Amino acid sequence: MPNNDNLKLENQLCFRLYSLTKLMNRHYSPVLKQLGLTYSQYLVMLVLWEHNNTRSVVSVKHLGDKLDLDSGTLSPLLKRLEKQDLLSRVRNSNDERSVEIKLTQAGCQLKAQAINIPAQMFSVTGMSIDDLQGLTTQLDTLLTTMKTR
Amino acid sequence: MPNNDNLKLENQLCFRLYSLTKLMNRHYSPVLKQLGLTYSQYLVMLVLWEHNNTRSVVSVKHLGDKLDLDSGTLSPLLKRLEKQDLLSRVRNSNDERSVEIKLTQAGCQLKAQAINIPAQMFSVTGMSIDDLQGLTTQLDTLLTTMKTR
DNA sequence: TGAAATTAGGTTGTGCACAATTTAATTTTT
DNA sequence: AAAAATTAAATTGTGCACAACCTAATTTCA
Repeated sequence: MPNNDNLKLENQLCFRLYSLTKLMNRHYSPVLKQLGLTYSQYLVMLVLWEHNNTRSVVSVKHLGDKLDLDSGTLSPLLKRLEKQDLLSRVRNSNDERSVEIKLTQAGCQLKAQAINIPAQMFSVTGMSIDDLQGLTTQLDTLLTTMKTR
Repeated sequence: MPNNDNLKLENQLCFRLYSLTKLMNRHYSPVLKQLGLTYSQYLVMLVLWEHNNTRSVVSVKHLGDKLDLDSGTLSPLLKRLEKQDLLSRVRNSNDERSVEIKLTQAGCQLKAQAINIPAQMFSVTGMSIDDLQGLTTQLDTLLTTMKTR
């Protein structure tokens, strides 16, 4: 039988995730503002920084796969980062459909300024390493399940 | 000492929350589309439905407090719902600064169509009631901590 | 009481997120 | 090889989310 209480805001997992994501963003924003980045731009930079140098190249497609974002989101975002001279966008000569993203010197160097952000944000959670690990595992399970339904 | 791995996407709690929230939204969207609602509009309707009748009244302020949204988000959102004839916006005659939101008949009746959504979404998570309860508790703790820092 | 501070809501501008569509390049199939 | 299908990006349009700012109403208090 349908239960009326199910529709209460307090009983919704999704509302907690929604609220937490907004709250997380509010903690990141002032910190990232010092680097001139938004949270989404920071995520893109994280992927690029994993390749760690100005020679490596990552396609827009790869970024979209990693971050689960489509070109409608990434195209304008990458143009903004290009305008800030953090990266360049060059069409792949082997496959003209693909656009390759490469960090500039400035984009590469920005990593040094971001190095302490994860620890700083972790401290905001007030969690222990073990609790964090536990929560991470649960969220990964949930992500996997929800991706396949 | 700063650890390079901290900047890896896979090690970030925030990225999991961010991804889960988007994924959650993608599961809600097609279901809510049948009611003509977005997820944010659904949240507003949840609050209004808790008051459960066309006589009760909820201020924009109260909605903002409940959902942690400011007038820059709520004002246009409420206008869209008003245009759909789900609610009305009337300035409070006792305090002209305040705007009171009241469900219309249609807005009230829409609740019946939403009654099964929570159970439907719960099934998408693939979780047990106990796991859900456990996760909910952890997220509430995290929300409380992060709100006070 | 009258000035100052606070409060509620609205407006404007920026940046996602994503659906839907378009274009061009590449791959597959016949 | 030509037609059909697929793929990668870009573009357009809608709807948040929020900062910054504005207006008007109310409250506080000197």
